[in-house]
Amino acid sequence: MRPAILIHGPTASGKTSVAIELAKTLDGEIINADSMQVYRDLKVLSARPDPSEMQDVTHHMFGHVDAATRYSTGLWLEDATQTIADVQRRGRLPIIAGGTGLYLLALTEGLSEIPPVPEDIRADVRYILQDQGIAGLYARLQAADPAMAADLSPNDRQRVSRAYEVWLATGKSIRDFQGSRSRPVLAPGEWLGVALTPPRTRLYNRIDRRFETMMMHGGMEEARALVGRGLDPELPAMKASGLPWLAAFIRGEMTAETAADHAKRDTRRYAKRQFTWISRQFPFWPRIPALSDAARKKVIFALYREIDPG
RNA sequence: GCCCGGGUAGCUCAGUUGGUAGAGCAGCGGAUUGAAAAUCCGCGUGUCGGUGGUUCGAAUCCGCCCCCGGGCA
Repeated sequence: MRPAILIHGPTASGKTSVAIELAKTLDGEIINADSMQVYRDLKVLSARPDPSEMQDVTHHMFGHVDAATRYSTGLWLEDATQTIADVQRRGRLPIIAGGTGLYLLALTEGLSEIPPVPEDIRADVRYILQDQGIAGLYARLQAADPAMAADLSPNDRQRVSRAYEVWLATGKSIRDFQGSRSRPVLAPGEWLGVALTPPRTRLYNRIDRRFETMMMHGGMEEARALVGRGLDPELPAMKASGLPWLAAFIRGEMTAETAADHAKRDTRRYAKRQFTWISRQFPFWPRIPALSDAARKKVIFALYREIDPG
């Protein structure tokens, strides 16, 4: 079986077009590894590939989730596992592309096997957080699971919430689960990972320009439609870069220009965190600083032939 | 050409009676196990326009020069 290809890189680095180029010549199909491009309601704002740019290449897991769903790394891994198996069964090459480093890490290193936390418990924890603030929630975690609490920042709403809900659901510390990981879906030797790493200044410029393009191609209308659904602003889909600012503009709380500036800034910061992720979490993935699709494709082909001469 | 005002961090600016400078924003570094485009932790990054002088000591005072606004001609 041919090794799968994993393409990572910061937002706006051009993962989509590289993936399509590779898929065309390697007889591949593209699987999404981006936490926002999964949402049906976010097409323009997540820069999801348009059918016109897909060039007859099969794409999986794009826009297949409703914005009201609390999608997660675990759900993504389930979907991806099944999709990869399906693509391989048909003798085609899985090309997994996306900016969500945690998803790719889960795929190649496995995830701890933690039982699903019932939705009513998750809702309870969200309520405690809202009602008593992070200090109140953290105090409860300290009482329940002092060792884990000590490892977390008392301000880290997300991890404190997660640790507490796992404790409530299982009666055990999340640390007990995190000591081991499931067998990875893609074992060493079964995949090639590459990271697109364009010069940062170029990328930041591209991010700024891309936001303007989104606005010209229905980005604001998309935001309006999503805001119009009246969903919980704490849902993952509602936290897409820039969306909270566009929502504030729609509610009349700020000018379009301010909203745009903040949206671009948030996206630049996100790209910066992705650079950090690549350098610290994927230290051995080959870097591809080249900017043109042709040059990138050439480099990736050369790397691929090293592990799969056929 | 003359008269004002201003040149300090990437940007906007603060800087007491001279003691080699600090805020906001931007940015940078880091963490990352089912919300990850999330969440959290940390960091001033500087020929104070240039040059000469006064002084133990100059972003602060003086001379000359350069640049940017505004006004008068």
